[in-house]
Amino acid sequence: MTPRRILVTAALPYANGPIHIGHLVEYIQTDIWVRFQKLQGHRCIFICADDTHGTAIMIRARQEGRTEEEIIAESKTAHENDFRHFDIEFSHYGSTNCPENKELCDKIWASLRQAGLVIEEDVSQLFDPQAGVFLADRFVKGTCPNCKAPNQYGDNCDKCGATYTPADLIDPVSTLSGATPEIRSAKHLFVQLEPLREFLTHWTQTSGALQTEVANYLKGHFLGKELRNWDVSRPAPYFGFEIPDAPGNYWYVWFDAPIGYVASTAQWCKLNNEKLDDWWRNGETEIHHFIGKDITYFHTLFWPGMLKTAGYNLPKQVHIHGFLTVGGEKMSKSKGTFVKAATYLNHLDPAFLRYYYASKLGPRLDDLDLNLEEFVDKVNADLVGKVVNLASRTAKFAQASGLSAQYPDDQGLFAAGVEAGAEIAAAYEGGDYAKAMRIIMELADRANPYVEHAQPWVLNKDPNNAVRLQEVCTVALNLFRQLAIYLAPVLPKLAKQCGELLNDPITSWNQAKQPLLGTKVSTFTHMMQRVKKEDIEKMIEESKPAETTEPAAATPATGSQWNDSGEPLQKEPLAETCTIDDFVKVDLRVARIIAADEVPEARKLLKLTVSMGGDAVRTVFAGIKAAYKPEDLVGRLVIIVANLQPRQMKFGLSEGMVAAAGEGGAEVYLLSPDSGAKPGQRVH
RNA sequence: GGGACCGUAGCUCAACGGUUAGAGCAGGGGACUCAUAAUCCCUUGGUUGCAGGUUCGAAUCCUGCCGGUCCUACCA
Repeated sequence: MTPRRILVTAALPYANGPIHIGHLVEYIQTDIWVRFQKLQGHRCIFICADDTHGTAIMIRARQEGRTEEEIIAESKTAHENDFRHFDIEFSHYGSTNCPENKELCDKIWASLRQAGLVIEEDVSQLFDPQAGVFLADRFVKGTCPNCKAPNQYGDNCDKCGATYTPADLIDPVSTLSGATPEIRSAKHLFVQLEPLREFLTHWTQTSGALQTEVANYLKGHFLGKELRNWDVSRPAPYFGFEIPDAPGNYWYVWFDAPIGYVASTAQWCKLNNEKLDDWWRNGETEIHHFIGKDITYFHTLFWPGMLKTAGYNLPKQVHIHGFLTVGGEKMSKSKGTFVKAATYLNHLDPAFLRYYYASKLGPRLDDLDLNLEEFVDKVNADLVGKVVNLASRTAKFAQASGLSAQYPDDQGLFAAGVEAGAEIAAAYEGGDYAKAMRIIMELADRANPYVEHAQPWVLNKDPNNAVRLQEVCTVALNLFRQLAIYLAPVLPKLAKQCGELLNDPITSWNQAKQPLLGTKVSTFTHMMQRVKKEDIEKMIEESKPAETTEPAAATPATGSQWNDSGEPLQKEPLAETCTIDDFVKVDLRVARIIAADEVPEARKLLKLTVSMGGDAVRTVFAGIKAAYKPEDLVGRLVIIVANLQPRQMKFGLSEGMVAAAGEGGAEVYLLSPDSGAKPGQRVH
């Protein structure tokens, strides 16, 4: 077999936040694939970097009174630490904010220019005169032009789902300064994709680089109509690279981020005396990108378009995975399921997460669910109970004798393991780790009964059985070693421990084909600790935001005692000052929910019938379906905006609005008056 | 509304159109005491979502329905 030359990337994590267990799905998945390729004897490098540019970093730097460089340096260190602790082993971990990246951006840009793909257009954008910056959609809030819901972001309304541009917002407010933004027109540079349609259609549909569902998705949603031009520039100020032939303009972060793959490779090349062109401009090299489904279109349309135009290798494959859910739900900070890598490490062995993810990952882009009970069962039963147990129960009997010089009869167990090797390898190669784990555990399930029937502990009692005892242990330990080799991409530590135990390091997949003979056996020490349910609970507890824990009843309230996070206010700054006259325009009333019904066709809505006393009964649709069950609502008092203009909705007329706090989705908290309030009373 | 995928034991998942639909975990019974309350043996558990169709033969292929997930659009 000729060794392949493979360059693998995982998506570049943004330098504005910590690594969490959702990110880790991707990095673990990718690391497993890379380790597998290396074990196969292929030349395989794993390239990644921090993604550093963009508005968010710039804003944060301002808020914290630091430079962007300080923030991204800090972030890079933290990310690299997290990855290292999870045994994610990059060949090189760079940063998009490096000279190599700037240089490559220049070159690729020049190619795009030369191909005539770059055009200029004026774009009207909201500008914050106080902060002196153009505002990305998420930094503008205002009233939805469609449904009049207040406090909506600049791109779409999470009350009504309408999409619009920030300029459409009524009474827009900059979330940076609170100032009223003004519309300013600025020149933007666009890359035309339409001229690349034929190439992109061909590449996405026939190259085999994409999962079929992805190819279908692109065909249906993008390639079926005219491809829109891609806005790749942002006017100053912007943290990024200035565009050489358009001073005062910077490349949009998504332009230079994927180029960071190449730049980081360039850095690796310098450190390792390699040529960049061997890796990015050589048909022999396979490029594999691992990404999440949220960034599909950057990697399957823009990126190949850029590579093609600039004369670089196209990806051989883009491996796209789904999102992580925990217990079947989106990760949630308040539920403590938004677990940071560093928090996980305080409580659990990273090997467990690697194995658990491996056991759930398939080649599709389905979401992956982390079920905490299943996590405990799987890790304890499979890894500790089956695999490690093989060594744990036999190693000490073989310490004196070492392994036999000849491999004894084992009823074909080792040979069966050899045979399964090809199928396991194919599963790893195809990204079907779940299948690989299944086959490996089937092998493990056959190994323990062998030990049981051979009864080494009985043999050990009579010195006359020494030879037989050595044989039994030789079989058991070789079966263990075979499993450790097959699991090595997932559990590199276990492979290392196995190598130490049997005094022969695991370096190649092919080692699984021949039994290890005649080596010494070291003293056995535990290779993994069982997971305790309490560890998980503690981890979840630590992941919950420090907030209103039940105050001790007797202690007087002081401002600092509750330790409430400043995050909600930061996320949604105060609106502009309003006068008492403004306020009295809004008629808030106490109302009783007298009926609550599902609206089957609606995803978010419940239909509430509320009474303000007497005959004053209203129908109100409220986007609280994910947070409340209808039966729990009937009878309770709420606060409604009673004089809101009625709104015709698909499901009926909504005659008001129920007041609630929270981020939306399942995080919605209805307001209630204290007891004593009566339906119909106004809130002053 | 459009699209993709899925529905198999309590749970997680297997099963080239071909014996009696199988594993692991969980449950029940027993055994062992080398091993981290680990392990081994036996065992309960299924109208393969429902209804049709194609076929000598369907979990598998086709159609419809029901239910779920994701994407996309719309609606407040």
